[in-house]
Formats: sequence, structure tokens, C-alpha cells
Amino acid sequence: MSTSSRFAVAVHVLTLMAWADDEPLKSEQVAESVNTNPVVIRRMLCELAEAKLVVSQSGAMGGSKLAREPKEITLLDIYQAVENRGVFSLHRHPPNRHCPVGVNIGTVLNQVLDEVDTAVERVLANITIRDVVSRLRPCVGSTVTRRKQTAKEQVLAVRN
Amino acid sequence: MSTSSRFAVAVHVLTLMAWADDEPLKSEQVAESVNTNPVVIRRMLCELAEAKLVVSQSGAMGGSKLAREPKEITLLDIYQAVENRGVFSLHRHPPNRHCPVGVNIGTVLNQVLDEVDTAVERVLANITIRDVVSRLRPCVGSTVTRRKQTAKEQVLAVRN
DNA sequence: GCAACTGTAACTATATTTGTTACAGACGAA
DNA sequence: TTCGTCTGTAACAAATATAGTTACAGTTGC
Repeated sequence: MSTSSRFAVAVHVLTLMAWADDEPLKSEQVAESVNTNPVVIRRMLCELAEAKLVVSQSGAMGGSKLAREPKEITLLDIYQAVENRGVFSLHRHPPNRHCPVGVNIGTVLNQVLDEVDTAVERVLANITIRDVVSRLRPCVGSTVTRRKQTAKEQVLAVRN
Repeated sequence: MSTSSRFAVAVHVLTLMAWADDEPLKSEQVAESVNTNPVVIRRMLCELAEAKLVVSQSGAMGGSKLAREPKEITLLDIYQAVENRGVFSLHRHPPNRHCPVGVNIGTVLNQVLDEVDTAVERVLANITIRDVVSRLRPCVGSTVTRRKQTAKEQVLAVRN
């Protein structure tokens, strides 16, 4: 199955931006939270920008932020932006066309895989980044010491 | 996503056996229909045998056949037998525990991924190998010349 | 005993994803 | 206008996963 963590990372990135509340985040800050290389993040941000989920600004004081409200971004949007293939794959090499099963199994499998993809998409379409953030908050109270500190400060204080 | 074709191949294999109707198939025959190496098939057959979906017999005149009726084998059974991971993966390296988002995003993502997996499983649980075979038959009439020939003969005639 | 199979180990090959270095170009501020 | 700070992107290395191959021990029917 998904051997890639692209979807998980993308959700993480957009969640950070929702948390940071319109303050542009630098790729290095994001990378530090995700625990990867800034270039990996920038690559992903390009895809997310193409899908119009984030906007980025070059140059000093630049960074990236959400292109629209967290409640207007679904996990399906993210999924479609960063994950090109469906959930399953067909045979690497096409089956034997001289076998009555081999010649048609692809058609049937595609029907099944479509049903699966549709089911996945239905789930993802019903979850927004706002939902993710709100599911996140309950955990935060118990793990992070609470003082007068904005969410943005918390995100930016990653290296402490 | 699933970069692997294991599920597709496994469905193909069990469909062949349902088609062959209790006649044991040799790994080489199956490999020829799937268009791969017999050892790849034997490896998969071992997993399917562990999951009690097929039974194999060593030695001359050996081979593998379904362990139970096609209508009693769901695609979910197959999925669980050959595909160990869920649909999506989390981060390769765990996120930064000092970030309020990073420390808890895993929990939220796991909830989401569970919802997705559940949706996938619900779809697969409702499709049996018998369904696959019956979806296959309509195609066969139009692509394979019909004469007095049993399904088993057709499968075995792969190399013609 | 022999020929025909499976089960399995040990590789190699291939593909995909992730991580890294390097640098051109955008941009704000002094 | 120059400088330091960012993004965008190319080019490549490393890590991982999947698929394919060869080889052979062990089973089984004849």
C-alpha cells in the first residue's frame, strides 16, 4: 500500500499553517516540525501551491500560508494534490491475453479499485483542516505547559 | 499509495482457481496467466495458504486450489492475507516532539487513517471471488471463441 | 527410483521515495 | 544598490520496497 508518507506530511504541513493563523511559515520552520529537510517541504509546498491550497512568497520575510480558510480545505483536496495514484495498483506487467481470466481480470479489478478509491475519497472529503486542528487541541493542553502564549508563538518556538 | 500489485495479483490467482473449479493448478500455469515468475506465485501462495484461502500439495500431480467455496472468499480476506500495511503511511521519521502540532499530529492522523482503512475494508468485504468470476464471464463470451470447452480446459490452454 | 511439484533461501534488478547539496532568482530593508 | 533572507528547482545520493531469478532440498505419485 501507500509506501509513501506524502499525504501524512502534507496534512501536517497544512495543519501547522492553520495553527500559525495566517502568519507565513518558512520552509525551515516547517521542516523542523515535520523532522525532515527544508527542500522536501518546499517541493511539497510547490505542489500544494499548484493546487491552490497554499500561497508562498519569495525573498526576505517570505514564507507560506494557507490560501483559504482551514474549514474550506478538505483532506481530499490534500490527497489529490500530493498523491497521484489510486489506493491499489494493477499488475506490473499486463497479464496473459491468451488466458480467459488474464485478458479480462484487469477490467474487473479496475471496477473494484474504483469502488475503493471512491470510498476513500468520501471519507477524506468529510474532514477539513479545521477538524484536524480541533482534534489536535485537546491533546495539547495535557502535553504542553500552558502560559500566555499564542499558537503562533508555539509553532515558532519549535527549537526550544 | 499502494505501489505494490500484490493485491491485484492475489485476486487474479484466486480467480484462476475458482475458474479452474477444484482442479489443482501448478505455480507455472498460474505464473503464465499472471505473466510473472513461478516463484513469485509460490511465495504468494504460501501467504494465501497461511490465511487458509488455498491449499497446496507438493510432489508430482500437485498444485494449489481454493480452500473453500469462491462465494466464501471475500476480497477483504485476500487483502488482509497479502497486504500488511494500511492504505497510507505516517511520517518516515517521527515529527518533532517539541512542536505542539508535531507531538500530536500522529494521533490525529492515525484516527483518520483508521477511518480510511475501515471504509476500504467495508467495500472489500462485500465482494467475493464468486462475484469477480461472474463479472468476468460476460467479457469472455465476446473475446474468446466459444466451443465445447470446459473452463478448466481454457485455463490450462494458456499457451495456445 | 524417478520425474514432477512445492517451499524457501539468497541474490539481483528495478522502481519509488526521501534526503542532500548547490545555486539562481525574488524581495525587503538599510 | 547592495546585502541578507527566502523560495524554486535541478541534480544527484541514499534508503526502501517490490519484483524477478537461480538454485536446491524435500514431497509425492507412478
